[in-house]
Amino acid sequence: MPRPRSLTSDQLATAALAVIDRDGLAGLSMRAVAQEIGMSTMGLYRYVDDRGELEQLVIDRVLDTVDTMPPDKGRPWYERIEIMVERLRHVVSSHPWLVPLIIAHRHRSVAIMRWSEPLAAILAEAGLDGRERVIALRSLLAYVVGAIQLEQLGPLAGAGTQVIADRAELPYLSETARHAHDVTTDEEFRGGLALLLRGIGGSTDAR
Amino acid sequence: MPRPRSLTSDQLATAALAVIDRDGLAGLSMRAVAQEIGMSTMGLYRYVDDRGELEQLVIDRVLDTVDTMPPDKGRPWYERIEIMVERLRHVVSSHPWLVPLIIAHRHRSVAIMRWSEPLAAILAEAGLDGRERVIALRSLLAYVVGAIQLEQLGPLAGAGTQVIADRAELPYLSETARHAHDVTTDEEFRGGLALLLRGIGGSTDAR
DNA sequence: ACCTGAACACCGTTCAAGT
DNA sequence: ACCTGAACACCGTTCAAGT
Repeated sequence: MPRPRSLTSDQLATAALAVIDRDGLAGLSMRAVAQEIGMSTMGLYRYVDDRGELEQLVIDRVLDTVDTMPPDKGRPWYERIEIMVERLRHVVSSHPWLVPLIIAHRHRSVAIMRWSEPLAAILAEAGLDGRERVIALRSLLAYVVGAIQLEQLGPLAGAGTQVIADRAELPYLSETARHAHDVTTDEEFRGGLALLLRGIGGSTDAR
Repeated sequence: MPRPRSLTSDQLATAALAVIDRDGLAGLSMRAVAQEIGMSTMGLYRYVDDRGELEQLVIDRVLDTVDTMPPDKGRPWYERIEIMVERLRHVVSSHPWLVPLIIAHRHRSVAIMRWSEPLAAILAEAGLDGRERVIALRSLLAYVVGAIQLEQLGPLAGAGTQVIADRAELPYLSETARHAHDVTTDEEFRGGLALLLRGIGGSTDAR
């Protein structure tokens, strides 16, 4: 007579997230998650094939909280894209320790697909044809993925910027670094996005 | 009487690269590198403080091969930026297994700073002021970092794109995915970069 | 079917010792 | 000063066994 499963995937993801919140990504291990749940380590393998699948559960659980509702159609297309992008950024930024996991498992995440759907729709509406839409969508994804990492791993306001500012043998770069304090994290992210959106808009008459 | 050091940092980096080329990034360990060199594992700790420092040696060794010579000033600024960006992409793409390491250690790499110097100079020449230059430079870096990862981890021509194309509940996204085969890897990368550069150009009169 | 515990083959790193 | 080997505190995962 089969015993009922004592766990759901969601409980597993919640336990893993609790471990990460307490001990950081480095603290995530099959043993730690098992202990968090109060089960033997090997018991986890009833629910996931391997550690990678556990990681996927965690990032899906987080990315599922991103609002995928299409923004109000009364707004211009580029504002609507900005809204969608900021929603993703907000969720990722509130779990900075997960950034490496999200990057690694992003392309297997259904949540990211659902988030991308309104983006594709908005780009179509803006007048981009199939080819242009592929390039615009991928470049937006590239920018978002890269910018979030820059923000988390090498922030403009961090120590690295000061190091660069002091490098006399790199005059242009260090001069630029000295202007970094004029730009907030938000201004940096939105400023770069605005540049990309302006470029995208230039290829349509919907600008 | 002190014995002379038997190793240079460069030999260490070369050995680590040999391990990675043979067994992948997962095969990289202090023990494996020590064996490659023919030294005890702990001997490595005469040369690096920890594994992270070994990784930094490897990525510096690779990124040092990027050509940082400023491109011919006769060309328009956006073409010169494209040349610089393609040089970095070419080097990184020829060591795809290193991509996660490069991402993680990028902000500590002197080679990346030297590569960024001509970029900052070109942007200044294009007429961008300090604030604009900060945002343009960071957005270029974000795009490059993100796009290289997309290219390596979730290529447009890969299986993931077909999965998306078959998702009927995401009509716009799957319709867009069906146009993916019209776009080569190079066209995708350069297309996105061109969009960003057009956006940057729009904020100057040098366009 | 669900869960456990021992065991295997690994890690990075500390520490005491050898030349 | 340079290098070694044993040991410590971890990993993910396989496998045989228990209920």
